[in-house]
Amino acid sequence: MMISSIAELISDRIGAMPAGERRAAQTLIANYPLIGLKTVAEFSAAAGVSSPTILRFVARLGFQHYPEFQSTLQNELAAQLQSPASRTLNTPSQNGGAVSPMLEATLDNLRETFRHLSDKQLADIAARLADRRGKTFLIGGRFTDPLACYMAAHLAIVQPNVFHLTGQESVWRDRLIDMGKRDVLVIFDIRRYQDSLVRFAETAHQRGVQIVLFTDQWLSPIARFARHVIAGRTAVPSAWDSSAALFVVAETLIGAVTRQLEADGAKRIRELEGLR
Amino acid sequence: MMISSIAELISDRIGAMPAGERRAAQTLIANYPLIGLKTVAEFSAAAGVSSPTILRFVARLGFQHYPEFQSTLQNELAAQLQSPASRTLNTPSQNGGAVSPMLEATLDNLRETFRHLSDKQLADIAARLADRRGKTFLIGGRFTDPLACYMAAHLAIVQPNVFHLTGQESVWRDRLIDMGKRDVLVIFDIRRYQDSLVRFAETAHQRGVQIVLFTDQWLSPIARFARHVIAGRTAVPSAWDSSAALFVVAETLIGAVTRQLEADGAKRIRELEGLR
DNA sequence: GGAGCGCTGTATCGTATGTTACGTATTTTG
DNA sequence: CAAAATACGTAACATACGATACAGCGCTCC
Repeated sequence: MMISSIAELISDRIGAMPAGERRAAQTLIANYPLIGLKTVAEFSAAAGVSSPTILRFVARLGFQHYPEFQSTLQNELAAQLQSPASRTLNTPSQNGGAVSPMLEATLDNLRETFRHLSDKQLADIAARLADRRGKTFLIGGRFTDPLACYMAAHLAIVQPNVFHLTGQESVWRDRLIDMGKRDVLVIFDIRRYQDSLVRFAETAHQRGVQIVLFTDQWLSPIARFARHVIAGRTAVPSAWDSSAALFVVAETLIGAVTRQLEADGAKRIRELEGLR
Repeated sequence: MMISSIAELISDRIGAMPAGERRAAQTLIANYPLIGLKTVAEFSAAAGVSSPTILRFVARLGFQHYPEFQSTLQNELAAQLQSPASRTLNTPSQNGGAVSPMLEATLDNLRETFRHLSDKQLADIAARLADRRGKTFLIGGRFTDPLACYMAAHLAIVQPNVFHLTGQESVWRDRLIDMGKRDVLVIFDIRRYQDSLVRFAETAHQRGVQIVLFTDQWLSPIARFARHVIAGRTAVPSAWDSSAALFVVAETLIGAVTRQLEADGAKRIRELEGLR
């Protein structure tokens, strides 16, 4: 039999437990898994047994230390929380059609990403991007540079001084000389994080440039220098990570910035139309 | 304002935090709430700051001790776990403002787009793209070229002869000479449809090139030449159209192609790793 | 350019926590 | 029914964890 969760492990062995440990097991199952994350003292009090009984209980489950037991519980929780997809797999009845698992994962990623993103954060970033006293630079990594490109293409229409840094490293590295405190640098960087980008971000940060970072949930090292960090979920059933969540956040920001610059932007757009 | 979760509390105050504490906040949000349940040492290591910074961070959130902060997180988790419904109910309250419509619209667009897209269609296109007897060309319009670039970056890794047509029109127009019956041309074109792309597609079609078209629900005129048409929903409450649906379809195809070329692709990827 | 303030990390400290030894109670077995 | 074995709790112990004092540093504002 495949034991995948501590709960299963318990129900598997609860029959072979002495009375005290069984009470521990039952209280853990009843408030699974929260009691297990608290201290031994609290756990024992909730179960109405002594602390050593709790320790003997986790030892019987095969753990060396109590912290080890707690870590396992936490990882279990992490798996549940971070990939809501697993829940939909557990309850396969919701939408009968054989829809693409890729789509399902992406929808979850989007919801999760935005759940961790407040309106205020987005508004702050949009305000920063719409601030026309400084310049805006955008750059991305190997797979994410198209996102930078996409965002730049839109932003450049509603305001001046938007630059997509592309091409050879030596080229965009030298653009650092144009960057100062009033400027914003938008960086896209997901695993595997690129050294060149990190170095670039560090230097820019030292020059006082405000960095807006689009990254994955494991946070690029650039987060250390960033003024604003957007952490998107990237996990999908594929050999590649998905940048869809970051893409949608980018579109959302594009929309917000455009709205803020509406008055001036409309004028610009009319001028642009005239140029064709 | 009603603060009901620590996540809200953080996003409310993150703007007024010094750099180190902000990094703590960002890592907590990115792996919410699991990092917060671990020890101060682990939390600080994950955030790349020192332990006192973590303690100052939780103090700023209004907690007296670190354990008090952890208890609050645990209770939050308990509430979520015991009634999964509350989880979805929390969602609108957390970002019920101006952002949600954008996300909601995008989610709808994704569902609608895939609803009109059969597994078989996707499989057919993937098979066509994975066919290595011919070359694959990708090109996009003004705002969609980044999508072509994104797709090309991935496809070029798992197979040879993938070319992203970019730069000046005269440059890629001349590449027509390399295209024949066994080749595939992937075109991204949404409103306002670009004449240059339409002409390009027509000529390619006359040369017998297989065209895969990514367009919006109103169908670019290129559709009449295309072997496969993917019509994505693009309507969002913004001044711009959304390419998110097309982006996700592209990612799905990338995944499918990769899976088909798994055997050879793995070898290629190993070779590529060796080149670094 | 200098003085003051605020932020951050290092090192130290006290304590809460997990752990263990041992004695008592309870059950099991011949 | 007696004797042994197992189970359980009390109490002492050691560790590791959170908390704090302090010094260095960068930043801002005169």
